[in-house]
Amino acid sequence: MTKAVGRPPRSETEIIEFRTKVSQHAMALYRQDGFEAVSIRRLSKAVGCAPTTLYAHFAGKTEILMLLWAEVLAEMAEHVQASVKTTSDPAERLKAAALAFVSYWIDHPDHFRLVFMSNDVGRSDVDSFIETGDVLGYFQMFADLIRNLDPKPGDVKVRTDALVAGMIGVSLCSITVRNYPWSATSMITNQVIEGITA
Amino acid sequence: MTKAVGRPPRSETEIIEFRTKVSQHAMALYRQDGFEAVSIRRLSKAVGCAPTTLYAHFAGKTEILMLLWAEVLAEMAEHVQASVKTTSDPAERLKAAALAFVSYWIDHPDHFRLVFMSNDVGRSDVDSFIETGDVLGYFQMFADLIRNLDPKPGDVKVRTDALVAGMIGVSLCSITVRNYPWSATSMITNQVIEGITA
DNA sequence: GGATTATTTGGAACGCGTATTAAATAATGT
DNA sequence: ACATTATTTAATACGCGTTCCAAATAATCC
Repeated sequence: MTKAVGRPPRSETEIIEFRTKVSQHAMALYRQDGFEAVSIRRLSKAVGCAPTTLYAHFAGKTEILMLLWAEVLAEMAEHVQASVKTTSDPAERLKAAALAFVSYWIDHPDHFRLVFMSNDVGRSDVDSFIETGDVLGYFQMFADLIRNLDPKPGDVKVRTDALVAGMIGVSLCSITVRNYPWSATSMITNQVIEGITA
Repeated sequence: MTKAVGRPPRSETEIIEFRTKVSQHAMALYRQDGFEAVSIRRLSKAVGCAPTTLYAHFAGKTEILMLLWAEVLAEMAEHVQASVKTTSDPAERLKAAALAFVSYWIDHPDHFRLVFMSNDVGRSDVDSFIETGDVLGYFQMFADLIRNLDPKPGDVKVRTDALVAGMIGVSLCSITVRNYPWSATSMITNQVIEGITA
C-alpha cells in the first residue's frame, strides 16, 4: 500500500485558491484601469506567475474573463433585487426591475461590453455568460415577476425570453449606438414591456 | 499662374477607386474565409499594397470593416423589404418585417458579429453602424410601418426605437446565448412587437 | 535632367493572445 | 541523497493591429 512516488497533482484546494487569486487580481486590474488592463502578461505579473502558467489553469483568456462576468452579474442582480423592494404591485415590480436592469448596464457600459461583447463572445465555440454563476437564477427572477402578473402558464416562458432579450437590446443600443437620437431609455424600456404586462 | 511643383495629392477619383478596391477585396476575403481572414496583412496582400498604406487611407481596421457593414446592412434591408411585399395589412407587414430582420441575423451570425460585435464596437471612441450607409433609412422603414398602424404621433418614435432595440436584442440573444433554451425566435419576436401593435 | 513634393514602401518595433519545449523547480517516496 | 513525477518557468515563436521613420518611388514643373 505505497503511495505513488513523485510530486502529487494539484489538490482541489490549491486549484480553487489559485483561481480565486487570479480572479481577484483580474478584477482589481479591471476596476483600476479598465478592460484593456486585463492582459495575460499584466495579469500574470500581478498574480506572480509566468504567463504560460495561466494557460495551464485556464483554457484561455475568455475563461478568465468569465470569472469577472460572475462578479458583474451578481452586482447587477443585487441592483435589480433592490429595485423590486420599492413596491408590491406586480406590474410595478416588473417595471422597476426592467428599468433597474437597463439602467445598470447603461451606468456601467464597460461591464456591458465585458459580459456581452468581449473576446469573441458569440462565437460558436465560445461559451456565453449563461455558464457563469447563477444566471438561470436571474432569468428565474424575471420569470417569477411575470408569473405574478397571472398570464396564461404557457406564456410565462415566452414573455420572460422576450423581456430579457428586449432589455438587453435596449442596453446594447443605448451603449453602442450613441449617435442616434434614441428616445429616453425609460420610455423605450416601458414600451418594450408593454406587451408583457398586457 | 504656375501650378505647384511636385507630386500632386491624390485626386478624388483615386481616393474613391482605392477605397472601392479595398472594400471589394475585404468583402471577398470575408465571404471566402470569414471574419478572421480580414487581417491587415492579408488584405494588403490581396489589394497589392503595403500594410502601412492602408493606414494612410483609413483611420484603422474598424473603418475598413465599416465598408463591410454597409454591404451587409444593404443586404439585410433587401431581405426585409422583400418580406413586407407579401401582405398589405399594416400589422402583418410590421410582423413580417420584424421576423425577416431577426431571421436575417440568425441565418447570418457572422454578419451580426461583424456589424454589432467586432473590433471594439461600443467603445466610446468608436463609431457604430449608424454612420454606415443609409442606416437612418432603415430606421425610417420601420417607423413608416409603425405609422401605418395609426398610433398617436408622439408614439411612433418610441415604438420604433423599442422595436429596433427589441429585434436586435432577440438576434443578439439567439446568436450569443446558445446554451439557454430560448423559446422559438418567432414567438419571442411576436411577443416583443405585441405592445407595439397594440 | 534636376528639383520639388506627395505617396508608398520596407523594416523594425511594440504589446496583444496563444503555443511550444527544454530546463528548472517543487513535492513526494525510498 | 537520489529517483520519480507534476508543476512551473524562461525563452522563443507566430500572427494580430498599430506605429514610426528613413528610403524609395511616383508625379509633377521648370
